[in-house]
Amino acid sequence: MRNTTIMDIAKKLKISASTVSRALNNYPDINEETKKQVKQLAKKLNYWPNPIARSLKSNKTNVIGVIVPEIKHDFFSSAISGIEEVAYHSGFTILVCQSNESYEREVINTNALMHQRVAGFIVSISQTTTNGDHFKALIDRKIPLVFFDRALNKISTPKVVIDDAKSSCVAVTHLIERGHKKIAHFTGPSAMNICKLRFKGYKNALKSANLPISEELIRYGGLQESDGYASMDSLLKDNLIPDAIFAVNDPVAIGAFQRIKEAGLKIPEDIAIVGFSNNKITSLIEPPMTTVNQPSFEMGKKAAEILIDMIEKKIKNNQKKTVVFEAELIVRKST
Amino acid sequence: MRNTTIMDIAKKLKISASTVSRALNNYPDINEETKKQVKQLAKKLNYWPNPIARSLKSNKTNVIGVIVPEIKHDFFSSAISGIEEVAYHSGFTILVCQSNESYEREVINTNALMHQRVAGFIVSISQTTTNGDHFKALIDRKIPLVFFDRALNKISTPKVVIDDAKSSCVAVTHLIERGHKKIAHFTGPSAMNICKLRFKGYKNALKSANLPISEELIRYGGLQESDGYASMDSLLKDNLIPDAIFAVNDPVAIGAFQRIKEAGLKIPEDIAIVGFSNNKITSLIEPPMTTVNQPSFEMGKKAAEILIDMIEKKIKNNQKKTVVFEAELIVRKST
DNA sequence: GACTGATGATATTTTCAAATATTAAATTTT
DNA sequence: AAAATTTAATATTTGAAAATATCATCAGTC
Repeated sequence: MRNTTIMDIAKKLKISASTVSRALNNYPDINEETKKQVKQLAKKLNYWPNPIARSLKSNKTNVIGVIVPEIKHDFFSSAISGIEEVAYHSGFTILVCQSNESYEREVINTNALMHQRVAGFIVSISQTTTNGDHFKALIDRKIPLVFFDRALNKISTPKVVIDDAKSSCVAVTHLIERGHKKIAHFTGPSAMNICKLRFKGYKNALKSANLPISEELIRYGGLQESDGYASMDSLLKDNLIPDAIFAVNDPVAIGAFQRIKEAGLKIPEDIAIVGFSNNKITSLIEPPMTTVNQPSFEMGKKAAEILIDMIEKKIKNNQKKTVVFEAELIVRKST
Repeated sequence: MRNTTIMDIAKKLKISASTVSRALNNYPDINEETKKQVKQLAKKLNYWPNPIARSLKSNKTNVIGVIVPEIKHDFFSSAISGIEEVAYHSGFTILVCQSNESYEREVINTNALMHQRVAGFIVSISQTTTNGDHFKALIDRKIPLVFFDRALNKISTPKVVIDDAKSSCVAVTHLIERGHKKIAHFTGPSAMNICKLRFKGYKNALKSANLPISEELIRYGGLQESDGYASMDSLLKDNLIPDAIFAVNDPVAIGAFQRIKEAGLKIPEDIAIVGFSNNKITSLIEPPMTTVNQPSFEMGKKAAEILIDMIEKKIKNNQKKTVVFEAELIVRKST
């Protein structure tokens, strides 16, 4: 079964293809009667304009490119849900790629989507990305780009983030208020903005409370569960048992959590722990973990809204606003 | 910055566009020297064929359409991860839509992707889908379609599933072996194949053990956490406390789990519980829950492999094979 | 040596479907 | 009847690829 084209309608009505096109697009220079006939027949033949032909002419599509480190990660899949939700209601579809935390793959994906002429990009960068040339290329070509959560600071484009420094400071201050003094921090790649800012928040909280910042209580690693596990392990090996831990994100906190349990230490009695992101699991483990809630679904929605405004030129490209979402400390039993 | 086209290269080398095209596509009737020149210049100018123009001519794309009920659901996001992984390595990208468990939206998504000329579909149907006309339309148009997990039986196309009846039977038999006799079942929409089959497995296990199937211990609901919570609630209100529960999936089990805890009953001493899907949370709650592991990532990969084989005509369309994955009972402390 | 046929190399035209700019015809107004 | 207006046809554009056309050159034949 072939798809109906503008020509099929034209032939049947013995008029030209352009008249059909103009009738369907409600041009004022087409007779009302002709328009009616065209529209009727189009409906009857189940006509749908070929988006590919349209895209070839206009050099753009109704597709939004989304690149995230890992689709199956709680935070990202729920942000993608939010993006899809908004995109769907604006007539866009989403092309989703994962970088697998690899810079190279992120570049390849960016280029592939660019060549597919996606109307715009929503990106959360990989752990290993520091170079932003592939994003600069998009901006040079005036292709709208919005970062969410993990953004590249030097690229001047709208960003949807949370106030990492502030909410980290709130989280660590909460630990201090609970009476903890020897607070460790497990951070991620120092090139990543969110890591830098959460680290900064940690230091600010300690400073405000006149507590010393001791380098030996800070462990540098990645963003996965295994990294948290390893960091806790190294603290134990160094015989440095903190009375609280602030982890850069939930997976890292969960990893530390497991290692603490394995060591026979009690949470929160021996070591209190705070994560970051409010992954679903944090509320279901024993004890449920204190964490910072990032409204992932809403962040995805907001990023999509901004991008679509940019695509539809409702926002000037040079209006590089950053939307900061409120992150909320959720106090549970691990602190 | 405009994209380089075949014409740009042709003009610079003072040859025709078709020569460039044929040179790049390694046609035998082009002089080696010409080919070399063309390829060099193409590389220098960063030439990339416009996939939209290509698609217009060929009437197909390098895009795979994926429709799932909810992207953020553990099982689906991890299956999508698997699909993307395979697609990426075969040069495909994935367009992801969610039906939000709505039949209408599933139909709209199917049509939208069809009009976008996706090369094929990977679908897990919504809870409310019983009519399969939108899928028949795809098959009529010879567009490859693969179902995974939630399939529509009457549509004759490859399916990637697990043996729901068998693994449910194994799960319930496990409960019986633990000495439980009054085993309740929380099922989902009866029109859904997976629900029917899991229900069947439940009944088979009871029959084999000569246990009665009592209708009052069977609760009908949806597939969400709230449904499990409600089902458990209704059992309690009816004053029917089973000694074990087999839930159609993990969210439903988790919902029941919460209600049981709220009722002050102990797991597994008072009520044992088995879920289905091995969602990540099941291993992290207290007590960790016995469940059936569905290899979601692998199922996604397999579905993508089959689809790509169909797209590339390595499989005849009428070879409607069903791939049944082994699901494995994971015994934890809730039973 | 002129002619035929084959082959090699490249050019031209058409195709895909829609949108749009230009042109032309028909109709109405002055 | 000329000018203005309405309406719709024709031609072009988008980029790549395929079908077809052109034009040498060379081998072989009479």
